[in-house]
Amino acid sequence: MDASLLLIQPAAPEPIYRQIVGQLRRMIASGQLAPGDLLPSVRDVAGQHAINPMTVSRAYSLLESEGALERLRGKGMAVAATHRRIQPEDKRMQLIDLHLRELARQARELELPSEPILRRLGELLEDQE
Amino acid sequence: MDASLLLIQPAAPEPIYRQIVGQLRRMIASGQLAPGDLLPSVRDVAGQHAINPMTVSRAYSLLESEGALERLRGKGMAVAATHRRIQPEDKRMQLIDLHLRELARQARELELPSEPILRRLGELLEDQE
DNA sequence: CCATGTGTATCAATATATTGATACACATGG
DNA sequence: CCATGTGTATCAATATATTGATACACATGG
Repeated sequence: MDASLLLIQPAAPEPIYRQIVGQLRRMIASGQLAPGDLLPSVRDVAGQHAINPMTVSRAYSLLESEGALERLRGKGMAVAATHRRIQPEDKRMQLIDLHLRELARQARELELPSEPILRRLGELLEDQE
Repeated sequence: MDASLLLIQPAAPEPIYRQIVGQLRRMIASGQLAPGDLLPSVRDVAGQHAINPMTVSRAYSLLESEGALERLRGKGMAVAATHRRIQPEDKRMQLIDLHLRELARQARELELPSEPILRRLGELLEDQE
C-alpha cells in the first residue's frame, strides 16, 4: 500500500491519528487491504503528509490492539492474517456488559419497550457479519 | 421534580454536565417531565450531589438552547411549553440508535455472536421495569 | 426596601487529549 | 559487523474540555 492513498487533513476537528485509524479500518473491512499486506512505514506516511511519525505509530498501535494489524519485527506493520480468539466468550461478554447496562438504563428513562430495541439491535448485529 | 431523581456519577468517564443533559433529555422525551414542570434549582441539584452549581447551569443552558427547557426569570428552569408532551416511539428510538450501533460495532470487533448479547440485554430491560 | 431565591458571565484551575522531539531496541541484508 | 530499515517508550509541549470560585443581575414576596 502506498502512503499517498491516505487522506489526512491536519486542520480537521477529528484528530489525525483517528483519521488514520478510521480510514485503515474501512480499507481493511472492504478488502482494499488484504491480510498480509504491508502498510507504509510510519516515517513514510509522516513524510508524505508532514506529520509526526509518532502520530502514525499511535494509529497503528490502536489497530494492532484491535487485532486489525500485526507487527512484523524488522519489516513493519501488516494487515493481520488471522483474528485469534484469546479470551473465551464469557470474558468478552464482560467487556460490553457495562455498555449493555447503560443502554438498558437509557431505555428505561425513555420508557421504551424491550421488543423494538432487541429487534433493532438484532438487525445491526446481523448486518455487520 | 426532585433533584434526587438525577443519577450522577462524578467519577464516570462521561462528563457530569453531559450526564445531566442526557437524563433530562430522555425524561422529557418520555413524558416523565411534562411541559411547564419546574426543574430543581442549580443549587439544589449541586447541593444534593456535591457538585458545582455552574456544572448544572451548563447542562440547563444546553437544554435551553435545544429548546427543551425555558428560563422563567426569578423562578428557574422549566420544561418548555412548546415541547410536545410525549415523542412517538420512533423518535425516542432515534435517541438510542447511535448507542445501539456502537454496541453492534464493539460486538463485531469482539466476534461475539448475537444470541448471548440479545439475551443479556433482554434480561436487563426486564429487570428494570 | 431587602432578604432570599433564581441563573449565569467571567475567569482560573484542572483534567484530559493530542501532537511532537528525542533516543532507543530490534531485524534485515550486505 | 554495521548501515539502514522497522516501531515505540518516554517525556514535553500544546490544545481542548471540564470543573469550579466568585461576583453579579434579576425577580419574588414579605
